[in-house]
Amino acid sequence: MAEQPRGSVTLMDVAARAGVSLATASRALNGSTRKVGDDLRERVLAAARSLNYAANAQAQAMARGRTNVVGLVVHDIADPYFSSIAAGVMEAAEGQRVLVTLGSTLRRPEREVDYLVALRGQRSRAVILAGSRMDDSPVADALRREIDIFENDGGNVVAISQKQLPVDTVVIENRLGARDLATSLVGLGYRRFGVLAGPDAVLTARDRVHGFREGLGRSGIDLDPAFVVHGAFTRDGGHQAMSALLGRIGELDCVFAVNDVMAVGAMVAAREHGLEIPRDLGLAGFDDISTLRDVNPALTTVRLPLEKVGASAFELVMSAADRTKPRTRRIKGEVVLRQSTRTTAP
Amino acid sequence: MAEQPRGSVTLMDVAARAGVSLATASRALNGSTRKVGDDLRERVLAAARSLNYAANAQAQAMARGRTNVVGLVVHDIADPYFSSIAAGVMEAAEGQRVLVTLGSTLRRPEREVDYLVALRGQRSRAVILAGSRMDDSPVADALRREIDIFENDGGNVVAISQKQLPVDTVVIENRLGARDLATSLVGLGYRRFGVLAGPDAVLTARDRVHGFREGLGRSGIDLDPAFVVHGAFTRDGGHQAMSALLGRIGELDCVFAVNDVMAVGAMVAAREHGLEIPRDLGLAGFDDISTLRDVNPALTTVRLPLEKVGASAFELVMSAADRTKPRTRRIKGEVVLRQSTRTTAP
DNA sequence: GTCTATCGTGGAAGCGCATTCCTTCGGACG
DNA sequence: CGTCCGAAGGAATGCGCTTCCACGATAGAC
Repeated sequence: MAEQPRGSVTLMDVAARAGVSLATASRALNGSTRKVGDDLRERVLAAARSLNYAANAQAQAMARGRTNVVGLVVHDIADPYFSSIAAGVMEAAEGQRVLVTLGSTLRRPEREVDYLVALRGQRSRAVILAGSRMDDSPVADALRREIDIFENDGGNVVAISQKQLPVDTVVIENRLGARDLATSLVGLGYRRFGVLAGPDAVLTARDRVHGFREGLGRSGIDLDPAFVVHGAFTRDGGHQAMSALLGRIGELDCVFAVNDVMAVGAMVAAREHGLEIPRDLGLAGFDDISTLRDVNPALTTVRLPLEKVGASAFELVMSAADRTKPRTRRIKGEVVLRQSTRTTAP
Repeated sequence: MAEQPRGSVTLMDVAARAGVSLATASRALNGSTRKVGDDLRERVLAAARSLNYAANAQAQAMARGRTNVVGLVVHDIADPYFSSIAAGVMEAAEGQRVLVTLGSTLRRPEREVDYLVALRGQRSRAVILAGSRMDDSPVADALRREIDIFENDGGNVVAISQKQLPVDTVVIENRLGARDLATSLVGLGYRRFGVLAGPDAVLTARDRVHGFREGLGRSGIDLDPAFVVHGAFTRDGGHQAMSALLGRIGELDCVFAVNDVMAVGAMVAAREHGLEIPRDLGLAGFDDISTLRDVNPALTTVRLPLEKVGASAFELVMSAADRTKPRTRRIKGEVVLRQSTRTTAP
């Protein structure tokens, strides 16, 4: 039966056991342009199996000059937004003989550059950069520079939701989604809006605010800047931003939080303040995070097919890129009206 | 300034530019036992910088005979349980010059074996296996066998929450936690319990049911098997299981779902059925998933420090293992009483 | 019958690096 | 002033694999 050699089994061991040359063993195991006689191939495969041979991927990478590693860099893998994207990437990678290396920057943009360097060291064939870029210039410049180098080394780079990078991009239509949401909310009869915006430096957050304002504008409604409160892109950020708004809540009939996580924080803050949603106030989020679908009242939001975003990014990154003109894949959100907004005009 | 060479820069390029030998360049960049004169070192570092040199990790791995890759295999990265663990791992890995390769098995145990083989091919120095083992024998045997081979190759393996594997393990005290929860619930005055159990093959689920039954037993309460309903370990599984129980819900005053996700599904099912929680029925979960903390009413549950679980696993896997006797790190949960159970006896 | 394609196989080079073994040089000591 | 020793630099080897090239054999063309 299978033996248990100490240390790794090499191709030489397999070749020796099969009584063939290194070249033949290699060809038999990995198939190549050259054919190998059936008998020899069988012998090699049998030898490999009985020795539990697993080709040294490092050595293969060296010899071939390319790897089967793809990097995925997210802000925070614990955030359902990113973990959903990651799931999409993993699913798309399935069966492609590709290994995904994960980077989690904990929202520190400079870590992104570090990961890019590390992945270049790994000679990753591609990298997916998920997460909205902060427009912090020095870091952004460093990132752009490192992306350049990475691409020069022959790697593909795909960004998710950040049009300002000169690479293939999966664009999430934040602006459009927010605009549609605004239109829908106005359609429900809401008129006086507050917005819980994320950090101003996060482009995704900014786009959603812009889109929302645009949508309102089309209906002839002005968004009073005094009712736009910034906060962290998190549950607690939403809670705090909502709390800040609570003093003048009487002047509002609906609040839009730029993502679901913030919306949930806001919902709690509202409840703590004795407000009942949607009776006293409408509330809407963005993303349609599945884990959050069962909060009560259910959140009106914009559904984003995040797994599809991840899958698209993966496909993009695995297909040959034409550096001269970055490709773009647009992914739209869809307004989902639920109980956190009333269903008819009052 | 920095130039942009086409293709990868090699150590030879750096050495040439610095006017030193390969050996010196290597020693200057990676520091070794041998010293390098200050002037030469400076020259080498400058050359590396100006060429944007990033050492080829594959080549280093070959030459050194070891890599800095660690594998993390989870059931489903989109599941907050696993993404929290992953976050813990990533955080612990931070600054350790280690790259984490992610595997997501989509709950197909045989994929776990595949990942293990792939990671062995990468010569990963270690692998973390997160997720409860199904006790599906043929697959379990294959896994055990592959783990053996992996360890024979010199890799460390750490399992999370599955005592039955002969490797270092981070044990989550599911049984104990469930027991404590049962005790607490009885303390609140509940007497007639139903359980939404997960798939019987998932050990984590099974342990929690056992523990819960034990806890009840200590209070002299019997858990009627008729009130233990099995379902998928998901939100929908919880919804279905709860629905199945609804027919005889009058005989119950509290339901324990073996994880939070199921509990949330159950909550929705109960609500749909016109039940108000906790007035008509108490409900408790397990895990204390942070994304789920704001459901209404807030879930009584057992808090698990999942990030710490991930971090512990990483520490374990990075420290030398003594194969003769697997180490164990136990992590306890803590009962958290919230609004989904009433606060006093009726 | 010889001469040229074709195919299966083996030999060997080389991927980029760490590291061992030599060589050289300078200084300290007798 | 000669010898010895340590320290610093360089040449060369090998990690495990792919692949180019060479070679012998077989088959087809003339």
